[in-house]
Amino acid sequence: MQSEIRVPDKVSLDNIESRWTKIWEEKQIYAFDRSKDRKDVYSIDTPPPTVSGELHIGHVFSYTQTDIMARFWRMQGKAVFYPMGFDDNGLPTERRAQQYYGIRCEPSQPYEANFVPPKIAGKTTTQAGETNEQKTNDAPVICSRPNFVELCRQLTEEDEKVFRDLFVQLGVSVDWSLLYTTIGELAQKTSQSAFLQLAERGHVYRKEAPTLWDIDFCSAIAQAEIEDREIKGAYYKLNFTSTRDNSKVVIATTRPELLPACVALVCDPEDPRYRHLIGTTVTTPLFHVEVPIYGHGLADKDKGTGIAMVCTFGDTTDVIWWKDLNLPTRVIIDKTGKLEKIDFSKHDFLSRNADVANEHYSKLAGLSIKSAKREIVKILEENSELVGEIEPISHMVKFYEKGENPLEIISSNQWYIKTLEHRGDLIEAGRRIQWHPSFMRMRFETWVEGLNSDWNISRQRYFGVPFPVWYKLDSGGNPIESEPIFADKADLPLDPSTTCPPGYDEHMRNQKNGFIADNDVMDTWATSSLTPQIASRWADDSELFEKVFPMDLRPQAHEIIRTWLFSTVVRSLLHHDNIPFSDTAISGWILDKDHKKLSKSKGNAVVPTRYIETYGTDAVRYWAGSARLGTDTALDEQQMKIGRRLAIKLLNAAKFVLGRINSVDFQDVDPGDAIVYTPLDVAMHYTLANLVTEATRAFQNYEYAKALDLTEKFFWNFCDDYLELSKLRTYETSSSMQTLSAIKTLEISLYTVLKLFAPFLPFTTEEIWSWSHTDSIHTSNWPLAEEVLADIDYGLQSKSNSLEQDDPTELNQLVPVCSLIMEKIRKQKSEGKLSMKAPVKSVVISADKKTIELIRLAQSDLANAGGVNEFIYNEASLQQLEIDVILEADTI
RNA sequence: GGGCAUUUAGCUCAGUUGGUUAGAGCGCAGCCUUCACACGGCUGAGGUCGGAGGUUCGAGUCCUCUAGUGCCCA
Repeated sequence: MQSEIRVPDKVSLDNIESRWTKIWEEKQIYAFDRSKDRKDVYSIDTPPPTVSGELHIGHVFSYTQTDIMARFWRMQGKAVFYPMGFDDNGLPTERRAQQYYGIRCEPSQPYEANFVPPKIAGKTTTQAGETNEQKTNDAPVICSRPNFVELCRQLTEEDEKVFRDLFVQLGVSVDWSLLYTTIGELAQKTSQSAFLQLAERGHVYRKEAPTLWDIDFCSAIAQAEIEDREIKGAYYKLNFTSTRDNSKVVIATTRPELLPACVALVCDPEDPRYRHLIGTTVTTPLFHVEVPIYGHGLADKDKGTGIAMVCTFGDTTDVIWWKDLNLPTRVIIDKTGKLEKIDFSKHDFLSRNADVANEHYSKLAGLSIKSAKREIVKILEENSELVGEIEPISHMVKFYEKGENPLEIISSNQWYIKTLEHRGDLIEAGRRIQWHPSFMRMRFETWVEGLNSDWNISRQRYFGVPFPVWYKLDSGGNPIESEPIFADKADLPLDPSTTCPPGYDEHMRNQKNGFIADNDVMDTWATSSLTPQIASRWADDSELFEKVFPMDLRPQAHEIIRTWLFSTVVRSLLHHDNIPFSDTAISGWILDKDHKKLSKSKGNAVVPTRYIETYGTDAVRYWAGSARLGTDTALDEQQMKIGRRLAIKLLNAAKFVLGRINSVDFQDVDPGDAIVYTPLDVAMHYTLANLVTEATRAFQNYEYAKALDLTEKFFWNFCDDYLELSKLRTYETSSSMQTLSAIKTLEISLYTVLKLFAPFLPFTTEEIWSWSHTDSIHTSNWPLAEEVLADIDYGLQSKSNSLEQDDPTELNQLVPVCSLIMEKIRKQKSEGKLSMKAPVKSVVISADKKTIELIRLAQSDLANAGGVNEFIYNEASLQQLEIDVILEADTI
């Protein structure tokens, strides 16, 4: 809504962030309008940031990019569904709470109503709960699971405030009423009911199987959370003894501590060195357990000595051998990574010399894996069972991405979502999604093709969404895992440790013939994979769900394609037989000046608010908006300075233009009359319309950085040339048609450019817009090329000019030609070390007839802007335009 | 080991379907205190596009090989 123009005397970027965020909040301009039809909705599946993590400049970068697109679609007239979520469930929060409060969770402990943690933010607390500066290194205090969860929730609330403040300060145009958290009730209800639906449909199963296991977190880990790390290790060569002829068989292993868990040896069936041993047995050194030798294609004859020991379980290959060869299970490592007690005189571990075996093993039982390795090497050496030198190597070992010790493989009961059998459908779904940039789809496909196990979704942790499941206990009090009791959907969300299964009483809990709760929680990705369903309230608002699902856009970083994007596609496929979003925008990373990834551990991470405070939000947004999707970008303060300069330039140009509009009275003119008719002004409109077309197309193709670049180039040329060319005309008598034409052109150019910049520089553009409008620029309409051209009446001029035709496209060279002439004039003055005001005696132009005619159309503006006395034209059939500028000073 | 991406001025990056003397900003140098802008403006000097070969009338832009860098997967 246009209003009286009021331009401040002194324009400034100071404090515009706080002023406008407040007004936007009050006026609710980013509120989602659910009355719109589906086709008029643009929905965004915002990534919920991990709030227990560090606030990172990367957040600023990628969330700004999404916001830029959101603002574009809003101005396109879409009802933008733009929620924010906070990912607070899971391990990162647990870890942070442990450190922050100095606690450790022990599920067997009872709840303590007035529990005061020993620390708050690392400082010790008094009995009254006040903090004390004195630091302590005391061991963590043990607390119950409900106390632990309570403290985790308290902490995430504080963390979320910090994140929210940053996003508000950044001008991210989310509708905060749509906020969800991954530990919140809605997320729990959605995750649990989705789990039950998968169970109904047979897409999940529970199974005891060897699972990748983190010994520090005491939890199973999924394939997607694993990374390979190269670590130093060594080959130890061990002597096995043939039971046939007492000959020695030497195997090489990196894990001698697993020798007690050895169940077989394997070699390449074609290997002439060992082929004859297949089918025979050997005894293990120290423990004298008899194990068979098998041939198997996966045995690598070039690795070590070419024959390997199979242990349950040393690595994933062991699992394959164990499965393929139907080997027995000898478990020696417990869930915390310590060696269990074992008796070599009994069943599984039966030794030919149990006393000796037990004596050796007594030195190992109870040790950690690392200590056990040192110890067993010592014993092997003492008993001369270590052959040759220890050969140091470095090799790839699987780690939990957040873990510090190599993963072990431990057999346990877990819930799995079937993914392997859907591989083809998943790839097909990936192809139905539009990827920006498109090559990122490859990451998804290689990941799906490389899947080797179903998705393990249960974690032996505390702060997460519980499974809505119990198990019957048999007469011996043992859980019957094969017969889970599922909760009633109407009762969700629930915690099975405090809620009874249907048909049971609380007193039957943990009793023989009673029931026991499933104590695990869901993998955090099992919840995050449902962000489209959570945000759109699939669980309780089907009308909203229909309106926003599948989402239009999933923005995210590329390193979580295999986790978040993949798992979201899995869930959407299994629950809705559909893709979860039509487009995905993959943002790049922030790198430091040396092109290293920014991270806290490398010490090069930076607090983002510092940049916002130094350069202003719009300047920081400008930096983020200049980076294309999928491209890693250097953290460049210089780029922010440029953004700030652009914002200031906009303020000043606007101040001038609005000042000129104020100086004339458009009431004198019939609004129905087209008043843009001067050739230069008409040409300017065509250039502007072209900009609108190209910038819009770029936005539609998710190339916002290109739109910014185009707009910025236009704006700078507009200021350098058109503003100067038309300036004198705008100072002429107010009712002159020529003056009105120029001012109208300035006005349309300004408002158009403002709108094109609005997604990038929401604060600056809103500030300027408010000088002449009562509504927000962010809810105004995106400019249309036709609209830009609507006020033109070129016929008015063409009747009196010398161009033969009325065709205004003849003019499309006028703006660049004028720019060229202005440039030459400025150059001449600059080289003559003169002020830009210095008069020019003459400008001599040699060109073809048509170009000369074109230039004549803008001659008076050129004369005005350049201070030119006369133009001299030399008509020639030149390929190129030649311009000579002769200064008054030259003649002296 | 397989794959994806990237390599353009000192730096950070644009270069659309191959087409006239390769663009921008920063930095650097010089000039200008101009009535929108000194939290500024203008002007200028810098690249032959990682390397080699090929297709073509014509390639930074397509093809092959090769080197460096980053990432994904095994």
